[in-house]
Amino acid sequence: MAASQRRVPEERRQQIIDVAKKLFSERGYSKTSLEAILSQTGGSRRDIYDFFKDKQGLFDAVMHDLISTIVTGSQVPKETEFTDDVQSELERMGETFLTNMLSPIVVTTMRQFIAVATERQDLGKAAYQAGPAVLYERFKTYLDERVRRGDLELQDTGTAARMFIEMLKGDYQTRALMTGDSGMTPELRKTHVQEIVRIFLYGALPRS
Amino acid sequence: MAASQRRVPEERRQQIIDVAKKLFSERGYSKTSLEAILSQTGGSRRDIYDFFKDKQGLFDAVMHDLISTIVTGSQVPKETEFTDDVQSELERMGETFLTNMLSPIVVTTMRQFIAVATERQDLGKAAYQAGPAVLYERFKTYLDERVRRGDLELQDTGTAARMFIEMLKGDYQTRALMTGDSGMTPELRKTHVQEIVRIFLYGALPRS
DNA sequence: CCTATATGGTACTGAATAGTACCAAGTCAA
DNA sequence: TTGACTTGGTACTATTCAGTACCATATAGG
Repeated sequence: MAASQRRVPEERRQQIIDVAKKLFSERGYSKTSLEAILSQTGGSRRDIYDFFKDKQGLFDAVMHDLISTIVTGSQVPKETEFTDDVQSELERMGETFLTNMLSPIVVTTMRQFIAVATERQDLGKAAYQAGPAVLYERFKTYLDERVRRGDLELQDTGTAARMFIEMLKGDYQTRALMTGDSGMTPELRKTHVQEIVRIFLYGALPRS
Repeated sequence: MAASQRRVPEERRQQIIDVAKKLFSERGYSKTSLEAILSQTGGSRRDIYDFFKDKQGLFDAVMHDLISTIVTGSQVPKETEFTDDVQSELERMGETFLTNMLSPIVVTTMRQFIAVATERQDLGKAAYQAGPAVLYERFKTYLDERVRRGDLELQDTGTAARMFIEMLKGDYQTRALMTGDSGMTPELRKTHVQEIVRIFLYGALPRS
């Protein structure tokens, strides 16, 4: 009764999403024609309309796919080793954070959400919840544990987490978003992170 | 010989730019037809083509107009009173910074530049130079003077200026850009700024 | 009043493209 | 093999809109 599928629909669907994702981010929504997408996926125009209803629906699917990508590959180290060397730990996490935040994929993704934020606040909100909000929360959890262990003294770990991350970003993210070049280099990143950690600890370490 | 102008061309030009600026920011470039612009300015299509060559030229003119707006109304207090109360001074400046950075006009403008950054890095670079870069520089100058007077001890005023401003922004700007709502309230702003200034000074004040 | 110039307004054209219809070819079950 | 269904591919339609041409009107100078 149920017609057997000649192809796995999920594969096809995902392939369209992947190509569309690439083209939307390169050229923008309006400048990406369905022709352009189909020329890379092969297949018929009807695939798009069957799967996504219309172009707007495809766009939605792409954006939601991006959101789940953010969540899945989530830029935040979930586990840390809790060594005795808090400073090195923070530096390592800081480098990871910063590298991820300035990576082309993250920058491009953020740009997309910001670009459509006026018209689609729902997408922006979902992306913020899946991205930055998770980042803050995870780091806060880490700080909470450190405080519990007595390695750090912080009155408000939530605020401290945000400060640390914001200082870490510095203006590099803004530059990346606006100019396409964060101006970051591996060497610069290393010294920058060290400086931030120093400042952060200088205020956060228990006076001894 | 020189034909007298029935209207001042500059006025007309600026009027078109203003209307286009509004519509571009509301609907985006592609979704704004020249019809829509002309229906608000009156006059002929030819005005646009005479002044700006084509739609792309109009867009460029709008973006450059935005850049000079940023510079002119520049969000940074140029003069400060240099009272004895550094803390209050920083708090006042901080509130001004933050209010401006989260104002609809600034958020919308940043969005526009970020949205086109992929294709028009030149615009993004110019906007960054006219906006954030100036902000950092002005605040650095202020800190330099404070250090010279011995009110603050800072090894690197440039870094300190960026940190202060970044901490000030917190994630409010990101939220504003992505979700359209920074979540900021006057009360929250006041306590937030106070907290930031406290942290900043706690690390920057000379030990006495 | 009359001519030249500038400008408001409109009509037209050509190109791009979203969305639909349809056909042809391939695949699976019986 | 056959028939039902699926899918690749193309042709077509309708709409939007940038860019151009043109007409009509108004103003200034003589």
